[in-house]
Amino acid sequence: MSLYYPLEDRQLLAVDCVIFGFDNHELKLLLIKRNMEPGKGMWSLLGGFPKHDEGLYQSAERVLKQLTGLQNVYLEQLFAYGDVDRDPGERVVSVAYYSLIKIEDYDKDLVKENNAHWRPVSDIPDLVFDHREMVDKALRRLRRRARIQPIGFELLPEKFTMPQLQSLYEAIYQKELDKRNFCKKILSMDLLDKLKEKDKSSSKKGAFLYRFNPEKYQELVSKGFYFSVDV
Amino acid sequence: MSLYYPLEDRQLLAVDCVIFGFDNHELKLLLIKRNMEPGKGMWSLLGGFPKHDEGLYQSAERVLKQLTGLQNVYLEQLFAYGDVDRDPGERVVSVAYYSLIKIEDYDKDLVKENNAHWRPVSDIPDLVFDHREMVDKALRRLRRRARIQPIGFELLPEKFTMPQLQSLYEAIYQKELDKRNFCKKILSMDLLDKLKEKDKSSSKKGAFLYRFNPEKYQELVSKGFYFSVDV
DNA sequence: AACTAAAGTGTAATTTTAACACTTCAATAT
DNA sequence: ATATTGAAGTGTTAAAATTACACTTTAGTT
Repeated sequence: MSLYYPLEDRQLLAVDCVIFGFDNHELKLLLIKRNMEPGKGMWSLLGGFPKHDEGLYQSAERVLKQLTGLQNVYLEQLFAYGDVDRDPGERVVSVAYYSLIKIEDYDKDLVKENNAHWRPVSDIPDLVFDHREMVDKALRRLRRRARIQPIGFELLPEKFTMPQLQSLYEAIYQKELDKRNFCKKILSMDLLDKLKEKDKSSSKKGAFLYRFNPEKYQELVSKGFYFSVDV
Repeated sequence: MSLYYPLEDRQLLAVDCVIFGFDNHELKLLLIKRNMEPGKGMWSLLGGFPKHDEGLYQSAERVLKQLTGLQNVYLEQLFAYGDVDRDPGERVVSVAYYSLIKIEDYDKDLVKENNAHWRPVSDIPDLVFDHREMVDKALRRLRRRARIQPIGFELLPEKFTMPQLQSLYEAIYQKELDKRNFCKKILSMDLLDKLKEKDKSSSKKGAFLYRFNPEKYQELVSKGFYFSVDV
């Protein structure tokens, strides 16, 4: 097996997944109640063990699919957690990923099977091991990224209204925004297609639906454009 | 051994270290010529294998110390590289770190022993495996960080002049900066102590020396201050 | 027909950023 | 001693970006 390298100790490797969703009011996390030791009965992120013939990213994709049924969603590596005592069971290095999903798309049955629940980020229960650290880092990362990259759209349905988008940013940054300035800024980037349809689920008047246009974004980026939202 | 977890395959784990220095003109990388297979004779980052009772960060610290003799320097995790075929020898997951060091401080003997050399980032030789990817990511990260966190000072001597600091930023961003605007911006943050001494190594007139004041920075941060340099 | 509640829209003040050129200083050469 | 040289140091003005702020429109409900 060790063709080239010295016979160092092999390590137990894991991936853990911080899954964000947005329900039009608050940012939520998909957490599971552990049904195995160590930490049985405690809240936890969903994790798994990368197989020997599986890349880290693929492994995180598999874990995410196992819990949500979703594939091809936003998934980014967060950090590798490698403290010796981070897992009381035994030494495990865990590579954490975070994912942004459209909260209406996930597979309810899978989530139920896995004993998982959506919890608001404003009220996160105690988590096993260093999972709280992972969540906090994921939140900081999301906050840093969302102002400079168009990743917020990953948390919204394909079609969304301007008030929805604003409310997402307000949820991410825990801050009220001025709708005139927000709208002006977003539209000035010319990344959204305004649709003819309206969404009337939250007002009599109805709000126009928009759709993020990734092609436009790519084109602008190639010309040196930087996405930015003021929060 | 596997008290709690299923008997998954243990994985071979490594750390690799991207080491940056600045010689008052350009940004440099400390690279080694590999003296072992695979990739013998090729340029490479310095790496190592985390011991079973050693955290990832500690492992990176050890590797860094092994090559430079330095401890307690800026060292940050970059990314965990986990593609199955990234190392042709065998499957190895490598956690890359990057470090910013004061280029005059490193241990010349150790560097010679390790067959390492400083190479300008503008002219990086072919590197083994995915080390070029690591370097590129480290550069992007450095560029992102250096404008919003006072990490540039890690690359300069304790005492430095304003032209030196400017030249560092010009090297990082490959862009000429206006010295009036640069100086104004830096000094407006009130993070530097201006010393009475001058450095005369690069002009007859001599330039005043400054020192970064971490306490002032911490104090400002706690009041909601954000470091920023325009580039 | 009046009411309601959310959507939608523009302007002015302030702050930040960007552009730009001459003076000072001290060592060296004449 | 005087002139020369080359880098250090310093302020102002124009442009752009950000922030603050309030009323009108719409369509369903009463």
